[in-house]
Amino acid sequence: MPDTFSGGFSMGSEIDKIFADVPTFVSFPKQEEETLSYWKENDIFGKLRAKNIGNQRFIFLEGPPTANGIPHIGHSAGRAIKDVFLRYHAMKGFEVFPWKGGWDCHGLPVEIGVEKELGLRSKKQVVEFGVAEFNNLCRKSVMRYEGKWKAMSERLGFWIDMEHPYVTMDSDYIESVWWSLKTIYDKGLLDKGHYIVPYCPRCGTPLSSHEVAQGYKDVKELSATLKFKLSEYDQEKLGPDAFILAWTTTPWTLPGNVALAIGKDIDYAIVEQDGEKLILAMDLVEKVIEGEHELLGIIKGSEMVGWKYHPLFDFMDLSEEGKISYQVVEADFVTTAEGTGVVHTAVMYGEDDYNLGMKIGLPAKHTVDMEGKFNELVTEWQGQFVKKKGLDVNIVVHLHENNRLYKKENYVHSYPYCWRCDSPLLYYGLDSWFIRMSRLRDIMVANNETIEWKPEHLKHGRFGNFLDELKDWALSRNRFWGTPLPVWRCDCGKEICIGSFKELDDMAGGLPDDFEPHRPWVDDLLIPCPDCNKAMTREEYVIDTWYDSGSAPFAQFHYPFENKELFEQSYPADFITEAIDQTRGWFYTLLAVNTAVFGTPPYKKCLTQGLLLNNDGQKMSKSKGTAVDALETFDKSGADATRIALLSAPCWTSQKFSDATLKEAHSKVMNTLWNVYSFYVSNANLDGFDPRNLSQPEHMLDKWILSRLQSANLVVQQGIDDMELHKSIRAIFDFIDDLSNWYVRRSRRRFWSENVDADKNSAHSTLYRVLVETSQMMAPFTPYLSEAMYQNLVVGLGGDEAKASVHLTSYPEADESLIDKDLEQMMMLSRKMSETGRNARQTSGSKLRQPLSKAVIVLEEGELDKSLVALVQEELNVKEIEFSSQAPEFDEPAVAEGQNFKVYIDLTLTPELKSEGIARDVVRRIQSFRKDEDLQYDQRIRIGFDGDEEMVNAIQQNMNYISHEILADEMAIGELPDAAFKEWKIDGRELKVWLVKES
RNA sequence: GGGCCCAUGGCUUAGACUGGUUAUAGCGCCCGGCUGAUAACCGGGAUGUCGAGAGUUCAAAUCUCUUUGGGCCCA
Repeated sequence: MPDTFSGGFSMGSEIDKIFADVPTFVSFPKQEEETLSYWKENDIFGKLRAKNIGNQRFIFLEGPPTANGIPHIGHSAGRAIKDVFLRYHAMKGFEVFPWKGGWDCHGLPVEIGVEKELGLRSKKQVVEFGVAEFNNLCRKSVMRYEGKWKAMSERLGFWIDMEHPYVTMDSDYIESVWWSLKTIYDKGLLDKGHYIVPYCPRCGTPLSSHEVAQGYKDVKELSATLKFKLSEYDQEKLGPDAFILAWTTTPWTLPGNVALAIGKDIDYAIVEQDGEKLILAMDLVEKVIEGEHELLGIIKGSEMVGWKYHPLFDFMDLSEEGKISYQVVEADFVTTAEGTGVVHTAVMYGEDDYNLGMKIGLPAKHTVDMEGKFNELVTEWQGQFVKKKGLDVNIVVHLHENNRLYKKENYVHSYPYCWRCDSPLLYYGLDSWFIRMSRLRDIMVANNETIEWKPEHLKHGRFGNFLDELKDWALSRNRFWGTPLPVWRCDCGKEICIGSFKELDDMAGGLPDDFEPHRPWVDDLLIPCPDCNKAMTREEYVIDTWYDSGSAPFAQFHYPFENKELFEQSYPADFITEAIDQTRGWFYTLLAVNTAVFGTPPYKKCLTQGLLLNNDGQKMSKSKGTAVDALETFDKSGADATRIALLSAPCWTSQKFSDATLKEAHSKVMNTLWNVYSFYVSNANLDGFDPRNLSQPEHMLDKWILSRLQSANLVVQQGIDDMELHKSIRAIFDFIDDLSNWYVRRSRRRFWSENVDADKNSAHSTLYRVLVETSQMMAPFTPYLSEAMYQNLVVGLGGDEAKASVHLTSYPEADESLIDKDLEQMMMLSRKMSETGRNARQTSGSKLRQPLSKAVIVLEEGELDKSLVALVQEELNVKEIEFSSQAPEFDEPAVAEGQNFKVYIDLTLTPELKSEGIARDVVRRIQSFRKDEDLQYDQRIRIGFDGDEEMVNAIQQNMNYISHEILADEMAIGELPDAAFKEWKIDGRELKVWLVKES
């Protein structure tokens, strides 16, 4: 494969050529590397940004990835989509703003990575190791793969400022976050309470609902139906040995049991079995009770309220002075949907349980410590992790031995696990800071209404549903590496939320010069209590890292401390796009933070991307080795082809990234366009065509392809505006197909005609315009290919008009005066007629290379324009085409039917036609002979020939035609000295050819 | 258990909102053709109960309901 192309930026060695030579085959990856260097050396991105300053803005907000994970091709997909929108709007003259990247730096993933490296296994060990050093290591490790991200983005052709990104761990960023928290605090929306939260005992911290959502897994666990022995109850009705049945899937919560909740209107059955009386919901008797039993009666839930029972375990008793315990209580959340219609209540380990406990005064004691182990109250299993494998069995066995177990079963349900460290989560009662999002529900819903979602169903579907059931945001994390919660408290109850470093400086009586707002340094700052003058200490929490990224619209500008105007001009964002997993991630936190702070929605349009699957339809995962490496793909197939492959299906569906789509992008777009381009350049160079003097389109084909280009342009732009890039790509596909397989195919001879005439000029001018405009139209999609073409076709010519890069030009607007829909229709019809005619010839066994005398097209009304008729005539290789309303009377007709027409071809062969057919066979053989000999297109030759009589006669009769086609100066019968030689059998006839290059 | 999305030849898919000729196109397969721009291209062919069932209608891939399977999200 020749591979000498230098990116198209040099004029080539021969000075008289207008364009640099373009080889038919090119290594796109290599050429892209050269283009990339050109962009860098000439700071094209910088020039583009400078060009549009002051114009109307297109506000784009980049969702910050964490740089401590390795990027794969799925991440490239998102970036390719962003790049199309940004390059497009820049070409349209918008000032894309702020057009910079961002990094999400804080949070558990970083901490866990560092813990692993250090071999630390718990929070306690981190404290022993030292928080200062630990956080230093976090800071260092978080940007671990920044280089890989930059390399991937750059090679993809993603233009975004990655040298000045916003960084969520920067002090300025943190100060803005503090300001926003204080704003929310002052609105009374941020406060501390005791709540049941999903809690990771390994990480020692609660998780927010959107984090929990990431980690549900289906697991098979032990569920148990328990017998609670009644102590004070209606003895007359039930007699001795009476039990209430209750069911649980979490045996570890049983030591915390302090009440049984029933529904007051539910009917409960009294069942006798083996001499014991069992109580459970009437509706569930069939499902729960096994073996022989007798129904003794029915009792309303309300009659049972106040009954007392023995603690489940004899080694513990959680009763407390002044509190209700071990009693049957009434609750409205009890149903008979599953279990026994009686809910085992452990105050500290369930939201309903906790609320009920607070309402009626149940003892609220932990039986599990912060590391998820049973504490000293649970003597039997003290110190054991509650989700330890087998512990549930031990508990159940113990209950069985004490006649407290009715039955046990395996139960499959989904259970949440920590999305980062994979520990099972516990619902756990904890002091936590919350943002009262539930109070903002209405305004959140209203703000969502203003957002244009793609696909639309997310608005009222997945995202809207989430808002309808909006929960408070558990914001605090009992961790180390994060934005510290800026709240200081005093023993006397005084509480201060700090909203800026200056405020802290004032209150704490001075900050160190190199103030570092992270832990542990910020913890050292004490504030004298304004009420009692004691030292106030900071609440030792950091905040959910998702809050950081949700603050990006203002914190990236260090608002309101700096750039006030800049922020105000840049809010809300016109457009954001990320993958669907951000629905309850960044899309939510952006809306939540900004609604809480400003009351307004932070983005106008939101394009949601689906998952990218690998060739086998599997989710890409680095750890499982199912991820496709981005840089490898670019090296192999080129970034442009990859971009097209990634953009060619609707981006919100989960799509497979396969070699097949990549191959198609390469052969249908890249290669095809490249060859049209190469064809054009070689012909223009041969003819010395100067594109600085373009002529107007004369030929129908020229008018047609210009019309097609404008029509395609409209569709491409509409696709971008509608956030449906696959429709743009499809329009580009179709256009390139028309350009290559019809326009060039049918125009070839016009480019080869020997005289430089008006028609040839029209063809050259048209193809030149089309190629330049196509490179611009495609520039947001295939930035490299477009650049290579534009450099050679325009920049290489010099002159004032030329810009340094296709990306600095204005996006071509469709010239609707060039659109001729009738012509496009007629061209389509002529192609259909050609197809049908070929079909007719084929089914009759007539080779297309054999010229025939006449075809008749029977059409109900109208006929084709003359120049289009000529196209069909050439395609069908007939001497004449006639339009008629009736079928002709041919001796040997070939017939085929189109949609509303019929094509008849006369197959009668005259000796002249036959001889011409042989001549065409000869031309075809000699042309491929030339090709085999690697001759230049314009290399002239001499030919010697021989063969049987019919062959020699045919060649002599068509000598002019043949020698013209094959560029022969001389043709004679007989061998030539020092010649290349070939011979063929053509339909039983012999042909021998000697070929010599003219010097 | 709840919500949303999806199901069309061997594979990937268009069409569905707005019901109406023979259900789109690509990859692959078979036969044939064309070719001095193309790793292409063109013509023909085989492979479809449009996941299943019911309903609305003169007419359903399309609308409605039920159901099966898959994906994602929630609890």
